[in-house]
Amino acid sequence: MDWSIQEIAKLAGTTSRTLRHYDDIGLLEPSRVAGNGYRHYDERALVRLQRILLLRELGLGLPAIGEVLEGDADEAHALGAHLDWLRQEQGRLARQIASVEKTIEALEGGERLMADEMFDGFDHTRYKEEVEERWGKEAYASGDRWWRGLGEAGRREWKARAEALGRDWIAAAESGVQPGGPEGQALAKRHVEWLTGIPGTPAAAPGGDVKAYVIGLGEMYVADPRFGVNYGGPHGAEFVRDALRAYADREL
Amino acid sequence: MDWSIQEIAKLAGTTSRTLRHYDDIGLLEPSRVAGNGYRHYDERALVRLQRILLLRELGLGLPAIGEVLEGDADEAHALGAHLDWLRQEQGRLARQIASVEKTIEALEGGERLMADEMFDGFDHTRYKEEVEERWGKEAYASGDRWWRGLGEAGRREWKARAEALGRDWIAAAESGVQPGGPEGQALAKRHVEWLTGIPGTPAAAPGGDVKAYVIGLGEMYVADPRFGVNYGGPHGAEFVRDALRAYADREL
DNA sequence: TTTGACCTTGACGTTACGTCAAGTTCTACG
DNA sequence: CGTAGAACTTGACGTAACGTCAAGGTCAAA
Repeated sequence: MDWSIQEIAKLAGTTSRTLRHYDDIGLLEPSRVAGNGYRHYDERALVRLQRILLLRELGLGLPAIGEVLEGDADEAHALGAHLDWLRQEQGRLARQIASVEKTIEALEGGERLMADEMFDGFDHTRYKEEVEERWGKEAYASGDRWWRGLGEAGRREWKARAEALGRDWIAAAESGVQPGGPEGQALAKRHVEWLTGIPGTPAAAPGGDVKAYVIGLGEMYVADPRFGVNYGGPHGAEFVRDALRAYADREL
Repeated sequence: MDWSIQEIAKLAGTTSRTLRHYDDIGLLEPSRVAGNGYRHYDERALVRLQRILLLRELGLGLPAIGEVLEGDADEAHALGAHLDWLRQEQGRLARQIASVEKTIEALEGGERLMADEMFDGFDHTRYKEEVEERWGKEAYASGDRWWRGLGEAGRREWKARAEALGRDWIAAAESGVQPGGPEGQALAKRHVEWLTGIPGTPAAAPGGDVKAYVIGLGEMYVADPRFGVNYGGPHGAEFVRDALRAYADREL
């Protein structure tokens, strides 16, 4: 078999430009170059190309792919190293998302970024930390007393409500409706009302930042797999997050 | 005040090269250029630079930053759009991580990717589709797929591990031992190991930001009553938080 | 022989600068 | 006053992996 550059590109699902590039950098040379300069490829080249594209889809860089294919590097080892990098990137993104959300909240709260008066000697990283500390510290003051005060029956009932909510969330997520639609919003309302009954949470604080708290909760549901389990898997958690965010934006 | 390019670079925590670049693209011009061509900056320029660097830290591109600073774009809106993109990226990374993990598992199970022998003789296009089915992005297109990919048994086992952990946490919290003691620390270790097996969570990053993530998780357990229920009430959540913090401080 | 499809080799653009390179200017010191 | 060294300047290349023209050669069918 002997394919032209376009033929093999179509076979492998890529472009001829990519193949020329791989030739340029020595990653994949044509099996034969005709007198007129045309590139031709055979089955061996196709197999190699398939492996290249597979590894590339996994996010490996072309030099790394080259090493693997030349046998200089162990495939599993290369992928493992790549995995570390992917995870680091994910962590970085998660932190950026948190920062951006907090910044947007601050902006919506009327604060301006970097007011001109505070410029000299002002350190942004401290600003970030300040915002971050607001979560954990205030969150919990008298919750334990409230919980004990519920009594055995009260605790059971509260748990039952939580479970009912969870079931309804799962049903809604699986039914394919939109988080922003009436079903999702009704659930979000129930969810917030349920939360608001608890002293010690920011949601219950009079004048507290309910909106920010609710939105933050949604992010938590997605970030932590423990929630995903309760909401029927990652998709369920995303549904809850989106519904809560829509509700917070509209009603809070 | 009138700073040289190096002085203002140090003040803002960047480099003179960056400042020249911002000048080149018109993002930040010096307040004054002396007869000898030297750039000089005043307070207004410093404030603008601070805002540029802040927005840049949030991941905005320089053109977008320019629009925000010129008033052509709303700050919150720009950040909101950026947030969407960050979330997409996170999803993409999560899927890649899942794919790479699956691939490594397959490799360790003795399967070779695209073994050369299996190719000769039959239709390559069919072969390619098969490969894509097995390893391609479609196979694990979302975090949801990961969940479903566990299978019924896998999901049950997963839940069982979560519940067992919860029971042991409750028992430990009620027994009155210290979160920093051996029982608490052993549980924290189990907890982290359990989390580390989950693709898509920052906790899965080895050596990266595991520590910050684990500590953050602990705060979440306390902040959200939904967790409190699973851990036997607010006191249980506090116990988990303290144990995780101690563990993170010591071991991570 | 013409036409149109396919092929070739450059070369620039993409992001946000880092990193030389070569030349000019300022400051301090003997 | 001469000079060394620090600071400044303007280019210009490199980065990852090609996409996208541009200009021109080749081939098969009509």
